[in-house]
Amino acid sequence: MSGFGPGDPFLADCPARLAVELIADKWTVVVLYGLSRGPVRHGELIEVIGGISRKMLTQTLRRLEAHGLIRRHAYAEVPPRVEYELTPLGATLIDPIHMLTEWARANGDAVLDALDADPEPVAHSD
Amino acid sequence: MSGFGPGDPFLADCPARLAVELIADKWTVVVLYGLSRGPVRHGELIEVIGGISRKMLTQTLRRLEAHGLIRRHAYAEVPPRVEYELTPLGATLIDPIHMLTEWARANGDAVLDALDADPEPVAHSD
DNA sequence: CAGGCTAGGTTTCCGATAGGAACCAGCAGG
DNA sequence: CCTGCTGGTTCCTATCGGAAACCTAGCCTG
Repeated sequence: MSGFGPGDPFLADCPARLAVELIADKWTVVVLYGLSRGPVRHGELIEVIGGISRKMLTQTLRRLEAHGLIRRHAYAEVPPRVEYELTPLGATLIDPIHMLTEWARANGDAVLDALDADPEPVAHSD
Repeated sequence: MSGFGPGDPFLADCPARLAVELIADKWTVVVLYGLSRGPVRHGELIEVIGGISRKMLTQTLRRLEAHGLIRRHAYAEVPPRVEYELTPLGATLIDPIHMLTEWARANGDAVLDALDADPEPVAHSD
């Protein structure tokens, strides 16, 4: 019995599935985590998140803004200053996100161990 | 104060970051959710997960297997039968995953509402 | 006043990836 | 002999990701 009824984040047409796909993204989780402590500037995110390009950061922030998870504050100063912060809706995500990051902190090494314990390069020839 | 020290899933070189990127993927979350109730066959996953192709499913399953989160059982029958199940390590993920899916179930509509409430097509001309 | 600096963002280009469709293996049944 | 079932792979293309260069707009320096 599979028993996954409608409303489960499985059926492609339900909003929950779209929401999962919104956040289940390489950068989304990390960016939201970065905003979980309060307003952060664009440049700060670039620094603290190692490896993200300006393009992807902007793109990710725009997507989150469009979905109502974060808010953008552009100050009319020179040089420009732009801060991002979680909306109340976005704030409801920090618990799930923190569970993920805690899991990663606790099990990251185990995952890496498994990786080089099974370096069998996909030989499922059965 | 940013205060994100090393060990946070931010610095690109730490295992936690790799672990986050492993699961923060469009299909990974959904597939793991599908396995959270016990062994499931390849074909069942295809059905219950709307929209995934066989290729992406196989690819995702192989990656999870290589990282020690799931185990593969191929029965030498005809027609072939292959079941996937969570390893103990993978089982530690179901709590975080369920928090995500619960969040999605609860807030999916709010996210969609925000989307068509702000159809401003990125006019940040400042 | 020319030129540099700042910070956020966009554009361009190219390699990597996702994803659908078609194909394959291997045996049972009509 | 031909078809179907199931898991998987190959081929091909549309899309995406990432690096680097460029842009805006004012202030600061020489």
